[in-house]
Amino acid sequence: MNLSPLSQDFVLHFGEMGSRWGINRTVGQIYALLFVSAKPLNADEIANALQFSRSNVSMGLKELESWHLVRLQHLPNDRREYFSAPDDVWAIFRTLADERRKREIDPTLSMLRDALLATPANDEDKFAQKRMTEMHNLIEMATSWFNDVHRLEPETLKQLMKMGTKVTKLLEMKDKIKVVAGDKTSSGIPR
Amino acid sequence: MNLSPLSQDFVLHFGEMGSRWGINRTVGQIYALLFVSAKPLNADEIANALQFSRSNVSMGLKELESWHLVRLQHLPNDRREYFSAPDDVWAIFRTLADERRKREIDPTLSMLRDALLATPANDEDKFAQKRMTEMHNLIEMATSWFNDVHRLEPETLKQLMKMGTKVTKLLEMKDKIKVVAGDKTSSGIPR
DNA sequence: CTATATTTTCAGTAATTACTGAAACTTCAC
DNA sequence: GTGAAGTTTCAGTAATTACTGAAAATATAG
Repeated sequence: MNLSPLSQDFVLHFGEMGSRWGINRTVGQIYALLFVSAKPLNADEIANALQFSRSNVSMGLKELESWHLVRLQHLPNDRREYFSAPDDVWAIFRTLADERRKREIDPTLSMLRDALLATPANDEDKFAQKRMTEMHNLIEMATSWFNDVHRLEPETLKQLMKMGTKVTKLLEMKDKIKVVAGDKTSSGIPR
Repeated sequence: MNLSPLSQDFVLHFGEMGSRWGINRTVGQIYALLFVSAKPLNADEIANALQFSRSNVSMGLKELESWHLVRLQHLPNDRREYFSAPDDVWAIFRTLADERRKREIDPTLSMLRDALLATPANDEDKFAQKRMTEMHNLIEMATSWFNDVHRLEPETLKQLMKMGTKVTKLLEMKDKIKVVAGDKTSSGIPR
Protein backbone atom coordinates (compact mmCIF):
# COMPACT_ATOMS: atom_id res chain seq x y z
CA MET A 1 0.00 0.00 0.00
CA ASN A 2 1.66 3.19 -1.13
CA LEU A 3 -0.93 5.39 0.51
CA SER A 4 -0.16 8.18 2.91
CA PRO A 5 -0.40 7.07 6.56
CA LEU A 6 -3.48 9.27 6.89
CA SER A 7 -5.43 7.54 4.15
CA GLN A 8 -4.05 4.19 5.09
CA ASP A 9 -5.46 4.39 8.61
CA PHE A 10 -8.79 5.45 7.24
CA VAL A 11 -8.90 2.68 4.68
CA LEU A 12 -7.88 -0.02 7.13
CA HIS A 13 -10.39 1.17 9.69
CA PHE A 14 -13.23 0.95 7.21
CA GLY A 15 -12.10 -2.45 6.16
CA GLU A 16 -12.53 -3.63 9.74
CA MET A 17 -15.81 -1.84 10.21
CA GLY A 18 -17.12 -3.24 6.97
CA SER A 19 -16.54 -6.77 8.14
CA ARG A 20 -18.56 -6.09 11.28
CA TRP A 21 -21.40 -5.05 9.04
CA GLY A 22 -21.46 -8.14 6.91
CA ILE A 23 -19.55 -6.28 4.20
CA ASN A 24 -16.40 -7.93 3.09
CA ARG A 25 -13.24 -6.22 4.24
CA THR A 26 -11.82 -5.52 0.82
CA VAL A 27 -15.07 -3.93 -0.34
CA GLY A 28 -14.92 -1.63 2.67
CA GLN A 29 -11.36 -0.70 1.85
CA ILE A 30 -12.12 0.00 -1.78
CA TYR A 31 -14.95 2.28 -0.80
CA ALA A 32 -12.90 4.10 1.78
CA LEU A 33 -10.19 4.65 -0.81
CA LEU A 34 -12.63 6.05 -3.34
CA PHE A 35 -14.13 8.21 -0.65
CA VAL A 36 -10.91 10.00 0.23
CA SER A 37 -9.61 10.16 -3.30
CA ALA A 38 -9.72 13.55 -5.00
CA LYS A 39 -10.11 12.03 -8.43
CA PRO A 40 -11.79 8.92 -9.82
CA LEU A 41 -9.69 5.78 -9.82
CA ASN A 42 -9.51 2.87 -12.20
CA ALA A 43 -9.37 -0.74 -11.15
CA ASP A 44 -5.63 -1.05 -11.58
CA GLU A 45 -4.96 1.97 -9.44
CA ILE A 46 -7.16 0.50 -6.73
CA ALA A 47 -5.53 -2.91 -6.95
CA ASN A 48 -2.15 -1.28 -6.74
CA ALA A 49 -2.98 1.03 -3.85
CA LEU A 50 -4.58 -1.71 -1.75
CA GLN A 51 -2.34 -4.55 -2.90
CA PHE A 52 -4.89 -7.05 -3.95
CA SER A 53 -5.55 -8.83 -7.17
CA ARG A 54 -7.16 -7.20 -10.12
CA SER A 55 -9.99 -9.78 -10.02
CA ASN A 56 -10.67 -9.07 -6.38
CA VAL A 57 -11.06 -5.40 -7.21
CA SER A 58 -13.38 -6.24 -10.05
CA MET A 59 -15.60 -8.26 -7.71
CA GLY A 60 -15.52 -5.56 -5.07
CA LEU A 61 -16.52 -2.86 -7.53
CA LYS A 62 -19.32 -5.04 -8.82
CA GLU A 63 -20.58 -5.38 -5.26
CA LEU A 64 -20.39 -1.62 -4.72
CA GLU A 65 -22.25 -1.04 -7.97
CA SER A 66 -25.02 -3.35 -6.81
CA TRP A 67 -25.33 -1.09 -3.77
CA HIS A 68 -25.42 1.99 -6.02
CA LEU A 69 -22.57 3.38 -4.00
CA VAL A 70 -20.15 4.24 -6.79
CA ARG A 71 -20.23 6.36 -9.88
CA LEU A 72 -18.68 4.94 -13.03
CA GLN A 73 -17.22 7.33 -15.56
CA HIS A 74 -14.83 7.52 -18.46
CA LEU A 75 -12.05 9.99 -18.97
CA PRO A 76 -11.26 11.38 -22.42
CA ASN A 77 -8.86 9.25 -24.44
CA ASP A 78 -8.82 6.48 -21.86
CA ARG A 79 -10.66 3.22 -22.30
CA ARG A 80 -10.50 2.30 -18.67
CA GLU A 81 -13.40 2.67 -16.29
CA TYR A 82 -13.03 5.16 -13.47
CA PHE A 83 -14.89 4.96 -10.20
CA SER A 84 -15.70 7.51 -7.56
CA ALA A 85 -17.82 7.92 -4.45
CA PRO A 86 -20.56 10.59 -4.49
CA ASP A 87 -19.52 14.01 -3.20
CA ASP A 88 -22.36 14.38 -0.77
CA VAL A 89 -21.96 12.31 2.39
CA TRP A 90 -25.67 12.62 3.09
CA ALA A 91 -26.41 11.11 -0.27
CA ILE A 92 -24.09 8.22 0.53
CA PHE A 93 -25.79 7.69 3.84
CA ARG A 94 -29.21 7.71 2.23
CA THR A 95 -28.21 5.30 -0.49
CA LEU A 96 -26.84 2.94 2.10
CA ALA A 97 -29.96 3.14 4.23
CA ASP A 98 -32.17 2.72 1.22
CA GLU A 99 -30.35 -0.28 0.00
CA ARG A 100 -30.38 -1.94 3.41
CA ARG A 101 -34.09 -1.31 3.61
CA LYS A 102 -34.63 -3.08 0.33
CA ARG A 103 -32.46 -6.01 1.25
CA GLU A 104 -33.24 -6.50 4.90
CA ILE A 105 -36.29 -4.63 6.08
CA ASP A 106 -38.62 -5.34 3.19
CA PRO A 107 -38.11 -9.10 3.28
CA THR A 108 -38.50 -9.05 7.05
CA LEU A 109 -41.76 -7.13 6.84
CA SER A 110 -43.04 -9.52 4.23
CA MET A 111 -42.15 -12.51 6.38
CA LEU A 112 -43.85 -10.93 9.38
CA ARG A 113 -46.98 -10.13 7.42
CA ASP A 114 -47.25 -13.72 6.31
CA ALA A 115 -46.74 -14.91 9.86
CA LEU A 116 -49.45 -12.60 11.14
CA LEU A 117 -51.94 -13.94 8.62
CA ALA A 118 -51.40 -17.54 9.69
CA THR A 119 -53.85 -19.19 12.06
CA PRO A 120 -52.11 -19.84 15.39
CA ALA A 121 -52.01 -23.57 16.17
CA ASN A 122 -51.87 -23.13 19.94
CA ASP A 123 -51.18 -20.70 22.76
CA GLU A 124 -47.48 -20.58 22.03
CA ASP A 125 -48.23 -19.50 18.50
CA LYS A 126 -50.65 -16.92 19.81
CA PHE A 127 -47.94 -15.43 21.96
CA ALA A 128 -45.41 -15.58 19.15
CA GLN A 129 -47.81 -13.73 16.89
CA LYS A 130 -48.29 -11.06 19.51
CA ARG A 131 -44.53 -10.54 19.64
CA MET A 132 -44.28 -10.49 15.87
CA THR A 133 -47.02 -7.87 15.75
CA GLU A 134 -45.02 -5.67 18.08
CA MET A 135 -41.96 -6.04 15.94
CA HIS A 136 -43.92 -5.49 12.78
CA ASN A 137 -45.39 -2.27 14.11
CA LEU A 138 -42.04 -0.97 15.24
CA ILE A 139 -40.46 -1.63 11.88
CA GLU A 140 -43.39 -0.20 9.93
CA MET A 141 -43.31 2.95 11.96
CA ALA A 142 -39.57 3.38 11.76
CA THR A 143 -39.48 2.83 8.01
CA SER A 144 -42.38 5.09 7.21
CA TRP A 145 -40.73 7.74 9.33
CA PHE A 146 -37.51 7.09 7.53
CA ASN A 147 -39.20 7.40 4.15
CA ASP A 148 -40.52 10.78 5.19
CA VAL A 149 -37.19 12.04 6.42
CA HIS A 150 -35.56 10.59 3.35
CA ARG A 151 -37.24 13.10 1.10
CA LEU A 152 -35.97 16.09 3.01
CA GLU A 153 -33.17 18.21 1.67
CA PRO A 154 -29.87 17.78 3.52
CA GLU A 155 -30.17 21.32 4.80
CA THR A 156 -33.59 20.79 6.31
CA LEU A 157 -32.51 17.52 7.82
CA LYS A 158 -29.47 19.13 9.33
CA GLN A 159 -31.63 21.83 10.84
CA LEU A 160 -34.06 19.25 12.23
CA MET A 161 -31.29 17.21 13.77
CA LYS A 162 -29.72 20.23 15.34
CA MET A 163 -32.97 20.87 17.10
CA GLY A 164 -32.83 17.41 18.63
CA THR A 165 -35.15 17.01 21.56
CA LYS A 166 -36.26 20.55 21.23
CA VAL A 167 -38.70 19.18 18.72
CA THR A 168 -40.32 17.36 21.62
CA LYS A 169 -40.88 20.54 23.46
CA LEU A 170 -42.53 21.86 20.37
CA LEU A 171 -44.63 18.74 20.33
CA GLU A 172 -45.62 19.15 23.93
CA MET A 173 -46.98 22.56 23.28
CA LYS A 174 -48.58 21.92 19.96
CA ASP A 175 -52.00 22.46 21.47
CA LYS A 176 -51.01 25.80 22.80
CA ILE A 177 -49.77 27.55 19.72
CA LYS A 178 -51.34 29.31 16.82
CA VAL A 179 -50.03 30.87 13.66
CA VAL A 180 -49.89 34.63 13.76
CA ALA A 181 -48.92 35.75 10.28
CA GLY A 182 -48.89 34.77 6.64
CA ASP A 183 -50.24 31.23 6.98
CA LYS A 184 -52.46 30.02 4.17
CA THR A 185 -53.64 26.67 5.53
CA SER A 186 -56.77 26.35 7.63
CA SER A 187 -55.39 25.29 11.01
CA GLY A 188 -51.73 25.89 10.42
CA ILE A 189 -50.79 23.17 12.84
CA PRO A 190 -49.77 19.73 11.61
CA ARG A 191 -51.25 16.80 13.49
CA MET B 1 -36.30 -28.35 15.40
CA ASN B 2 -39.59 -29.16 17.05
CA LEU B 3 -40.88 -25.63 16.73
CA SER B 4 -44.20 -24.71 15.19
CA PRO B 5 -43.87 -23.72 11.52
CA LEU B 6 -44.73 -20.18 12.55
CA SER B 7 -41.83 -19.80 14.96
CA GLN B 8 -39.55 -21.80 12.78
CA ASP B 9 -39.92 -19.41 9.85
CA PHE B 10 -39.30 -16.49 12.15
CA VAL B 11 -36.23 -18.05 13.70
CA LEU B 12 -34.71 -19.07 10.39
CA HIS B 13 -35.34 -15.67 8.89
CA PHE B 14 -33.52 -13.95 11.72
CA GLY B 15 -30.68 -16.37 11.43
CA GLU B 16 -30.20 -15.27 7.82
CA MET B 17 -30.64 -11.60 8.61
CA GLY B 18 -28.20 -11.86 11.46
CA SER B 19 -25.48 -13.12 9.20
CA ARG B 20 -25.96 -10.13 6.90
CA TRP B 21 -25.33 -7.95 9.92
CA GLY B 22 -22.11 -9.51 10.96
CA ILE B 23 -23.96 -11.47 13.62
CA ASN B 24 -23.46 -15.16 13.48
CA ARG B 25 -26.47 -17.12 12.29
CA THR B 26 -26.92 -19.21 15.39
CA VAL B 27 -26.86 -16.13 17.63
CA GLY B 28 -29.60 -14.62 15.50
CA GLN B 29 -31.65 -17.78 15.82
CA ILE B 30 -31.22 -17.98 19.56
CA TYR B 31 -32.39 -14.42 19.96
CA ALA B 32 -35.36 -14.89 17.66
CA LEU B 33 -36.35 -17.94 19.67
CA LEU B 34 -36.15 -16.09 22.96
CA PHE B 35 -38.06 -13.22 21.44
CA VAL B 36 -41.10 -15.28 20.48
CA SER B 37 -41.01 -17.48 23.54
CA ALA B 38 -43.66 -16.82 26.18
CA LYS B 39 -41.42 -18.01 28.99
CA PRO B 40 -37.69 -17.91 29.68
CA LEU B 41 -35.70 -20.80 28.28
CA ASN B 42 -32.66 -22.61 29.57
CA ALA B 43 -29.67 -23.54 27.46
CA ASP B 44 -30.77 -27.14 27.00
CA GLU B 45 -34.18 -26.12 25.79
CA ILE B 46 -32.58 -23.79 23.27
CA ALA B 47 -30.10 -26.41 22.11
CA ASN B 48 -32.91 -28.85 21.69
CA ALA B 49 -35.27 -26.50 19.89
CA LEU B 50 -32.64 -25.30 17.44
CA GLN B 51 -30.70 -28.53 17.16
CA PHE B 52 -27.26 -27.36 17.89
CA SER B 53 -24.73 -28.30 20.46
CA ARG B 54 -24.93 -27.24 24.04
CA SER B 55 -21.58 -25.51 23.76
CA ASN B 56 -22.69 -23.55 20.75
CA VAL B 57 -25.67 -22.30 22.73
CA SER B 58 -23.41 -21.36 25.61
CA MET B 59 -21.25 -19.29 23.30
CA GLY B 60 -24.25 -17.71 21.63
CA LEU B 61 -25.76 -16.70 24.95
CA LYS B 62 -22.47 -15.26 26.06
CA GLU B 63 -22.42 -13.16 22.92
CA LEU B 64 -25.97 -11.96 23.53
CA GLU B 65 -25.10 -11.09 27.10
CA SER B 66 -22.19 -8.99 25.90
CA TRP B 67 -24.73 -7.05 23.84
CA HIS B 68 -27.00 -6.71 26.88
CA LEU B 69 -29.78 -8.18 24.84
CA VAL B 70 -30.89 -10.94 27.18
CA ARG B 71 -32.12 -11.16 30.73
CA LEU B 72 -30.80 -13.95 32.89
CA GLN B 73 -32.98 -15.31 35.68
CA HIS B 74 -33.46 -18.30 37.94
CA LEU B 75 -36.64 -20.21 38.55
CA PRO B 76 -37.49 -21.56 42.03
CA ASN B 77 -36.07 -25.02 42.72
CA ASP B 78 -34.13 -25.12 39.52
CA ARG B 79 -30.41 -24.66 39.29
CA ARG B 80 -30.39 -23.92 35.60
CA GLU B 81 -30.13 -20.47 34.12
CA TYR B 82 -33.08 -19.13 32.19
CA PHE B 83 -32.86 -16.51 29.48
CA SER B 84 -35.39 -14.15 27.98
CA ALA B 85 -35.60 -11.16 25.65
CA PRO B 86 -36.93 -7.87 27.07
CA ASP B 87 -40.68 -7.34 26.68
CA ASP B 88 -40.40 -3.93 25.12
CA VAL B 89 -39.36 -3.97 21.47
CA TRP B 90 -38.34 -0.32 21.71
CA ALA B 91 -36.00 -1.16 24.52
CA ILE B 92 -34.46 -3.92 22.41
CA PHE B 93 -34.01 -1.56 19.52
CA ARG B 94 -32.39 1.03 21.74
CA THR B 95 -30.03 -1.45 23.33
CA LEU B 96 -28.98 -2.62 19.91
CA ALA B 97 -28.42 0.90 18.64
CA ASP B 98 -26.54 1.82 21.76
CA GLU B 99 -24.28 -1.15 21.62
CA ARG B 100 -23.51 -0.60 17.94
CA ARG B 101 -22.68 2.99 18.70
CA LYS B 102 -20.20 1.92 21.35
CA ARG B 103 -18.58 -0.68 19.15
CA GLU B 104 -18.60 0.97 15.76
CA ILE B 105 -19.38 4.66 15.85
CA ASP B 106 -17.22 5.66 18.80
CA PRO B 107 -14.05 4.03 17.48
CA THR B 108 -14.72 5.56 14.08
CA LEU B 109 -15.15 9.02 15.54
CA SER B 110 -11.97 8.61 17.49
CA MET B 111 -10.06 7.52 14.41
CA LEU B 112 -11.46 10.46 12.45
CA ARG B 113 -10.56 12.93 15.16
CA ASP B 114 -6.99 11.71 15.16
CA ALA B 115 -6.85 11.95 11.41
CA LEU B 116 -8.15 15.50 11.48
CA LEU B 117 -5.46 16.55 13.92
CA ALA B 118 -2.66 15.25 11.72
CA THR B 119 -0.73 17.66 9.52
CA PRO B 120 -1.48 16.90 5.87
CA ALA B 121 1.65 15.89 3.99
CA ASN B 122 0.42 17.02 0.57
CA ASP B 123 -2.62 18.02 -1.46
CA GLU B 124 -3.99 14.50 -1.50
CA ASP B 125 -3.94 14.47 2.27
CA LYS B 126 -5.61 17.84 2.33
CA PHE B 127 -8.43 16.53 0.23
CA ALA B 128 -8.71 13.36 2.27
CA GLN B 129 -8.96 15.42 5.42
CA LYS B 130 -11.72 17.49 3.89
CA ARG B 131 -13.67 14.33 3.17
CA MET B 132 -13.03 12.98 6.63
CA THR B 133 -14.29 16.22 8.11
CA GLU B 134 -17.53 15.83 6.19
CA MET B 135 -17.93 12.30 7.44
CA HIS B 136 -17.02 13.29 10.95
CA ASN B 137 -19.63 16.04 10.99
CA LEU B 138 -22.31 13.78 9.65
CA ILE B 139 -21.63 11.13 12.25
CA GLU B 140 -21.39 13.65 15.09
CA MET B 141 -24.66 15.19 14.14
CA ALA B 142 -26.44 11.88 13.69
CA THR B 143 -25.22 10.50 16.99
CA SER B 144 -25.97 13.59 19.01
CA TRP B 145 -29.43 13.58 17.50
CA PHE B 146 -29.71 9.93 18.32
CA ASN B 147 -28.63 10.53 21.90
CA ASP B 148 -31.37 13.11 22.24
CA VAL B 149 -34.04 10.89 20.80
CA HIS B 150 -32.74 8.06 22.86
CA ARG B 151 -33.88 9.66 26.05
CA LEU B 152 -37.46 10.06 24.92
CA GLU B 153 -40.19 7.80 26.23
CA PRO B 154 -41.42 5.25 23.70
CA GLU B 155 -44.77 7.04 23.61
CA THR B 156 -43.27 10.40 22.76
CA LEU B 157 -41.06 8.85 20.15
CA LYS B 158 -43.99 7.09 18.58
CA GLN B 159 -45.88 10.33 18.43
CA LEU B 160 -42.92 12.12 16.87
CA MET B 161 -42.46 9.44 14.26
CA LYS B 162 -46.11 9.46 13.35
CA MET B 163 -45.78 13.12 12.57
CA GLY B 164 -43.05 12.37 10.09
CA THR B 165 -42.40 15.20 7.69
CA LYS B 166 -45.12 17.24 9.28
CA VAL B 167 -42.44 18.27 11.72
CA THR B 168 -40.77 20.02 8.81
CA LYS B 169 -43.82 22.09 8.16
CA LEU B 170 -43.74 23.09 11.78
CA LEU B 171 -40.11 23.98 11.34
CA GLU B 172 -40.83 26.09 8.28
CA MET B 173 -43.28 28.17 10.15
CA LYS B 174 -41.42 28.43 13.41
CA ASP B 175 -40.97 32.14 12.86
CA LYS B 176 -44.63 32.64 12.36
CA ILE B 177 -46.06 31.16 15.51
CA LYS B 178 -46.49 32.28 19.04
CA VAL B 179 -47.70 30.62 22.16
CA VAL B 180 -51.22 31.57 23.12
CA ALA B 181 -51.92 29.99 26.50
CA GLY B 182 -50.31 28.66 29.66
CA ASP B 183 -46.70 28.88 28.59
CA LYS B 184 -44.20 29.69 31.32
CA THR B 185 -40.99 30.12 29.34
CA SER B 186 -39.97 33.43 27.88
CA SER B 187 -40.20 32.84 24.14
CA GLY B 188 -41.94 29.51 24.18
CA ILE B 189 -40.38 28.59 20.86
CA PRO B 190 -37.36 26.33 20.74
CA ARG B 191 -34.66 27.29 18.28
C1' DC C 1 -16.46 -32.20 51.97
C1' DT C 2 -18.39 -35.09 48.32
C1' DA C 3 -21.30 -36.09 44.70
C1' DT C 4 -23.89 -34.32 41.16
C1' DA C 5 -25.79 -30.90 38.17
C1' DT C 6 -24.72 -27.23 35.21
C1' DT C 7 -21.93 -24.17 32.55
C1' DT C 8 -17.70 -22.82 30.16
C1' DT C 9 -13.56 -23.46 27.67
C1' DC C 10 -10.90 -24.97 24.04
C1' DA C 11 -8.46 -27.81 20.63
C1' DG C 12 -9.70 -29.95 16.61
C1' DT C 13 -12.63 -30.05 12.59
C1' DA C 14 -16.21 -28.56 9.53
C1' DA C 15 -18.30 -25.04 6.84
C1' DT C 16 -18.20 -20.74 4.87
C1' DT C 17 -16.37 -16.94 2.76
C1' DA C 18 -12.64 -14.50 0.49
C1' DC C 19 -9.03 -14.31 -2.88
C1' DT C 20 -6.17 -15.47 -6.81
C1' DG C 21 -4.47 -16.48 -11.50
C1' DA C 22 -5.66 -18.13 -15.77
C1' DA C 23 -8.87 -18.18 -19.26
C1' DA C 24 -12.88 -16.23 -21.42
C1' DC C 25 -15.16 -12.45 -22.76
C1' DT C 26 -15.91 -7.52 -24.33
C1' DT C 27 -14.72 -3.30 -26.42
C1' DC C 28 -12.70 -0.50 -29.49
C1' DA C 29 -9.01 1.40 -32.66
C1' DC C 30 -7.22 0.45 -36.89
C1' DG D 1 -12.56 -8.16 -39.96
C1' DT D 2 -7.82 -8.43 -36.38
C1' DG D 3 -5.43 -7.51 -32.35
C1' DA D 4 -4.52 -5.03 -28.21
C1' DA D 5 -6.44 -3.15 -23.96
C1' DG D 6 -9.50 -3.78 -20.52
C1' DT D 7 -12.90 -6.41 -17.71
C1' DT D 8 -15.26 -10.44 -15.85
C1' DT D 9 -15.76 -15.15 -14.67
C1' DC D 10 -14.65 -19.12 -12.30
C1' DA D 11 -12.35 -23.24 -10.47
C1' DG D 12 -9.08 -24.03 -7.13
C1' DT D 13 -7.05 -22.65 -2.83
C1' DA D 14 -6.31 -19.87 1.21
C1' DA D 15 -8.11 -17.71 5.21
C1' DT D 16 -11.61 -17.02 8.33
C1' DT D 17 -15.31 -18.14 11.05
C1' DA D 18 -18.49 -21.42 13.13
C1' DC D 19 -19.35 -25.61 15.59
C1' DT D 20 -18.59 -29.77 18.28
C1' DG D 21 -17.38 -33.03 21.96
C1' DA D 22 -14.56 -33.81 25.65
C1' DA D 23 -12.49 -31.98 29.54
C1' DA D 24 -12.23 -28.43 32.97
C1' DA D 25 -14.39 -25.31 35.87
C1' DT D 26 -18.11 -23.76 38.79
C1' DA D 27 -21.99 -24.14 41.69
C1' DT D 28 -25.05 -26.32 44.88
C1' DA D 29 -27.48 -29.82 47.57
C1' DG D 30 -26.90 -32.95 51.03
